[in-house]
Amino acid sequence: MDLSDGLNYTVKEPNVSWNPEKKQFLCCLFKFFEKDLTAYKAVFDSVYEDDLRTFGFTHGVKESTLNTQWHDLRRSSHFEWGEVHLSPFDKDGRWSPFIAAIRRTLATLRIDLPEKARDDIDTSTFDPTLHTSSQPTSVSSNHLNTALSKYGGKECFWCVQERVNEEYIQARNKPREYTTGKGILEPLLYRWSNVDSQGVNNKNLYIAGLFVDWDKYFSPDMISQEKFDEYFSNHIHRKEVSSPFISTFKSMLAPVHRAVRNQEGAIISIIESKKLGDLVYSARGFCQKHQLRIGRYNGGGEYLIWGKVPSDAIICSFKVSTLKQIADEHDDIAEILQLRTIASYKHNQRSLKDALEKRGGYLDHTSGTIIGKLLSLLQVPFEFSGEVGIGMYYSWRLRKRGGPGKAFQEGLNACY
DNA sequence: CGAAGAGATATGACCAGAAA
DNA sequence: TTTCTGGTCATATCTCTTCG
Repeated sequence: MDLSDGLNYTVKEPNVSWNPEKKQFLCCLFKFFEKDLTAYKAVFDSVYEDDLRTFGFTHGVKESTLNTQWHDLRRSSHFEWGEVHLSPFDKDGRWSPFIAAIRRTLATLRIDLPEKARDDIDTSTFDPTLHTSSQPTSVSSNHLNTALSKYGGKECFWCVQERVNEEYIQARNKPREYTTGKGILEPLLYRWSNVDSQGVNNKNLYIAGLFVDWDKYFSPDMISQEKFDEYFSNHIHRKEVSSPFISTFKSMLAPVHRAVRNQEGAIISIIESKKLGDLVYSARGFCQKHQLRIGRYNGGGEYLIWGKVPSDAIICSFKVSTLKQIADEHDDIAEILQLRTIASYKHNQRSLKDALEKRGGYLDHTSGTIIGKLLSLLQVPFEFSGEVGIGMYYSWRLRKRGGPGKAFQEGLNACY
C-alpha cells in the first residue's frame, strides 16, 4: 500500500467551527460585498487564520465550503442569517465592525472587491418558524429559558415553542401597521433632544434607548405585532422604559417649542426621511388604529423611527442656544421666530399658533429673505432650504392664508 | 438521592450530483 | 457556470438506567 496515497484517504480536511461570530461575518460578506468566492475565501482565511490553524487547516477553507455554509444557513433559516440579512442595509450600523475588518483585510491583501450599494439578497425564503438558533432570540429567550429551567419537561418545551412560533408567524404574515408608506411620508422630519433624552443623541447620530448597546439590535420583523404595539404605546405614553423608537416631528415648530422650554443642551436635527427606509411609523396612524387619545394628543405630526438615525440621514443639527444667539443678534429673525412667545406656551397647540399669527403677516419676499438668512446661519444645506423654509412658512404662520409664493423662494435663495 | 454511563435523538458541517 | 438539494458522518445534547 502506498503510504502517501493512504494518507490522502484517511486524513480528512478538518471542519470549520462555525460559531455565531463566523456566521455573522460570512453573512456580512454576502450582504455588503459583491459576490466573489475567491475574494471571500481570502478575507475569511486571513481574518480567522489563527482559529483555522488551531483546527488543523493548512490552506484555509474551500470556497465551496463557504458557499455551502451560507446557503445552509439560509436554507435552515438560521438565526444568524436572519440577524444579518433582515437587518437594515446600513454600513454604519450594527455590522460596521465586520465591514471595517473586511475592508482592512481587503486593503492588506490588495484585493479589489466592490461593495454593494444596496441589498440584493432575497430574504423571502427565510422562515422564522423554522429558524434554528445557536442563541435564543432576544425577544423570546426569557420565556424560553425560564419555562425550560422551571419545568424542564418536553411537553412544556413544545408548548413554549408553539407560542414562540406563533409570534413569528404573526410577525411575518401581518404587514406591519402604521407604516407611512411611500409618498405619504414627509420628506423631512425634525428631532429635538437634550441631555435628558434616552439613547444616543449626537449631532450626527441618533440611537434609540433600547439599542444603546447596538449588539442587542433586533429589527421589527423579529417581533410580534403585539410586542411592537406595546413598545409603540409605551413610547407615546412617554413611559420611563427603554424604547426602540426615536421621536421625530413633521414640523420644525414642535421640536423648537420643546427645545426652548427644555433648553439644557437641547439639539434640533433635520432628518431626510427617505434615507430611513421603511422603519418610520406614523403615531397618528397608531392612534387611529387603536382609537387612542392621550389627553389631547392624537399622534398628529409625530413619527417614530425604529432603532437609529444614521448619520447620512441627518441633514444638519444645531443647538437651541445657537438659534437663540442668532435671534439675539438679528432683530428681524427674532421678530419672525418669536422664541419668547413660543416658550411662554406650555403646549404646542392652537393657542400658540394663534399667538404667532398675531404678529401679523409678511410680504413673501421679506419673510423669504429673513428665513433664508436664518437657514444659512444655521448651515442648512442649500438643497434643503426650500423644503425647510416652506415648512417654517406654514408653522410660523407667516401669512394668514395660502402658501408661499414665488417671491418667498426668491427671497430664500437670495441669502445663499 | 445524585453521579456516571449507555443509548437515542438532534444538530451541524460538508459533499456530490442534479437542476437551473 | 452557479445554486439547490438529498444524504452522510461526526458530534452535541437529551433521556433513561444503573449503581454507589
